[in-house]
Amino acid sequence: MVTIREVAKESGFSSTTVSIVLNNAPLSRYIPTATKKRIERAAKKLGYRPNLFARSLRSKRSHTVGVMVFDMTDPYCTLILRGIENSLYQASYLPILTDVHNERSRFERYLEMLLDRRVEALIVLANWLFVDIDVLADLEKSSIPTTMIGRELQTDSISSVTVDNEAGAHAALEHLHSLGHREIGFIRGPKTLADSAPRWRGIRSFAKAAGLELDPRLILDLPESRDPISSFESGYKLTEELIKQKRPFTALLAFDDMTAFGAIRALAKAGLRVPEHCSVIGFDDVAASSLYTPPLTTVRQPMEAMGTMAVGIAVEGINAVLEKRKVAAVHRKMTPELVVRESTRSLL
Amino acid sequence: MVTIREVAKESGFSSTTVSIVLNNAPLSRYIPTATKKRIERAAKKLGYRPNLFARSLRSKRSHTVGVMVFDMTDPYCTLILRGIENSLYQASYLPILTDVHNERSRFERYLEMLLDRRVEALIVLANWLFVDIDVLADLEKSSIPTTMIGRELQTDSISSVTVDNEAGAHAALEHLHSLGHREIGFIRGPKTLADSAPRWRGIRSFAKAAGLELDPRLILDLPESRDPISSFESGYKLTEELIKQKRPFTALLAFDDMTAFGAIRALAKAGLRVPEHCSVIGFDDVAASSLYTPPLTTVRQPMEAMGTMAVGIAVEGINAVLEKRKVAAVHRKMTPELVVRESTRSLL
DNA sequence: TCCCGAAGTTCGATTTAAATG
DNA sequence: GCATTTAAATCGAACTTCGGG
Repeated sequence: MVTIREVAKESGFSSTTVSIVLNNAPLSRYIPTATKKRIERAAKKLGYRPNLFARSLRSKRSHTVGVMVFDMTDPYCTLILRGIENSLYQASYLPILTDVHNERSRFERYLEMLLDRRVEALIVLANWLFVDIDVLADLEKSSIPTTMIGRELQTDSISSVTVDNEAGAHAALEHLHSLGHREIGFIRGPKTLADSAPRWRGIRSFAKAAGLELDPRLILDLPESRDPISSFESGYKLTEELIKQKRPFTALLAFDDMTAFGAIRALAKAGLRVPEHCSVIGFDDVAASSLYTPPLTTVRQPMEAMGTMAVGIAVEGINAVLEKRKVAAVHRKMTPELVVRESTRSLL
Repeated sequence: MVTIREVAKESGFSSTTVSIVLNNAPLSRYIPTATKKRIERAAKKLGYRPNLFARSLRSKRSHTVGVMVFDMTDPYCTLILRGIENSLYQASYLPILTDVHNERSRFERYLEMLLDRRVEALIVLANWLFVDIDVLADLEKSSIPTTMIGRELQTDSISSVTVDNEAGAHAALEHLHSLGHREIGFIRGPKTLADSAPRWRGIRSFAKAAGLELDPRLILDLPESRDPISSFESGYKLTEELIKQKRPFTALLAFDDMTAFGAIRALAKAGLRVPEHCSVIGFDDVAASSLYTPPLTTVRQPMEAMGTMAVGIAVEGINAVLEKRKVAAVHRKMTPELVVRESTRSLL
């Protein structure tokens, strides 16, 4: 590897001057163009690339951001990761990606590894995460800018990016209602999952405003589970139960897309076609939703934008610590969007 | 941040001794247990964590592996990435994840960034990559152990992990044939995609062996495109054409799962149910396949295992350069597995 | 005082060579 | 020579200080 000293020798200047020129440091104002040219030529000729270890040792900067995902195989992650990657690229940071597998020990080990590497910020993709106050505590004392995607929090040391679950669920029910559906089944999220409550609030608020009765016998809850695919299986089972009950319903509002897929499968098994016999709506707009047969009507989380937003907050946080500014945590709630496809139909 | 010198002061020994003890270096054999104890206690008391920049500067090691994906949103990636992440974790390496977006300039920039950071190995996930000999050249001259997943290559400086496409396609057709299907539609991969040819070979070889005639009018090709989702759309369109032709077929062998999803949609649109009116088989076993309605019969690539395998090769490569051994590139071809679900049915 | 450039120190850990009893 | 410990050199870049014109 060629060092700055070799460039110095080759160009005939000292390594100081080389450093100043190549970094375009403030002092380089004074250095004549001829000198700069010679140095740059020498650097290029030798194929000089600064040693980032040395640079980081001195500058205490890693130009790296730690990304922690709770479960990569959750389809919800993909687009968010894409958004993160893309924005980080633009800002010239590189991501170290870690997948916590929903395990606390793994979380701790990874957090330690990332901190040891002096990542300049942390972005945590808390998908399908069940309340765990300790994790937050660990994060808070890490003392680097941290942004959490997917969980609303009240801390003011950790920023967050979430969807407006309430508005989304509200819109979903409104859609079904506007199509003429009155007897609607609901599969709610697991009680301990952070998203569950606000979504249900959105549903109740619309129902109340529209004077719609919610039949408690048509309301089922997803069981708690650490595995995102389980919401597919549970969606399947709960829908089977719903059908067995023989209480008529013309539409089903599922907690998320995976649940909706499970529901559609159960419906199909029972000889019920979607949307002819029953409309189904999901939440998230996972990649598979538009590919499904029928294409799934759902409430889209602006996932790529959420990733981008998280990076924006992270970079702002990094700049703040560089300039020794204090910044308060930011809490952004993104607006979801109803995507009408073919799994819902009008009764009118 | 607490440094080794502070630990030295606290424990009453020199930083040399502290370093030796904490790293369990060879010389630590001579150091009495009492000394070790005191040093370890001091380190723990102060919460000492070695500065990895300094350590890397000396040791020239980063304990980091660069992972380059050509398109993260391709569902094919997810499980492979999971396999990579998991194995890297076990080996105490951290991945830097980059997504090249199928753009050559982005590839080059990222490669440079990774090399600057002295990643100790490179794993390239060449999904949906169209031949580009220059990329290979760039990789070859990088002089760090490189493993490519998803592309068979003949180079002996770059290792590779691929599926046995030929065997997989062979098995797919065999499955259809064993179910009694004789009039079969085929949607082949784009001509320029590396996987296309071997899969077709597998099909022809089975057809020949079984004495099955392939009707050229039922054989269509996916157009070239940089976008993996396009295979869904093309699958849809080509299947429409197939249907319009009015040549009867009882089964459809799609290039991959995405194509199969598109085909199923087109079939449904035309009022043809899967598998009642037409069986469909895919390739890959993407996450969505088991969730689909109907669940898709397909040929599974052992994706997680492929990720694991790639990391194994990478780590072996790293160890080789550490010990100044020469290792030849390794080329592993993994065996795919037929997964029979409900999108195919027997005619017998 | 302004411009240009160099010598020397620093970042924090590892390692070599060497000094003790 | 052996067990035990350490001073000093090193890794490569960046910054502080200083000197000459």
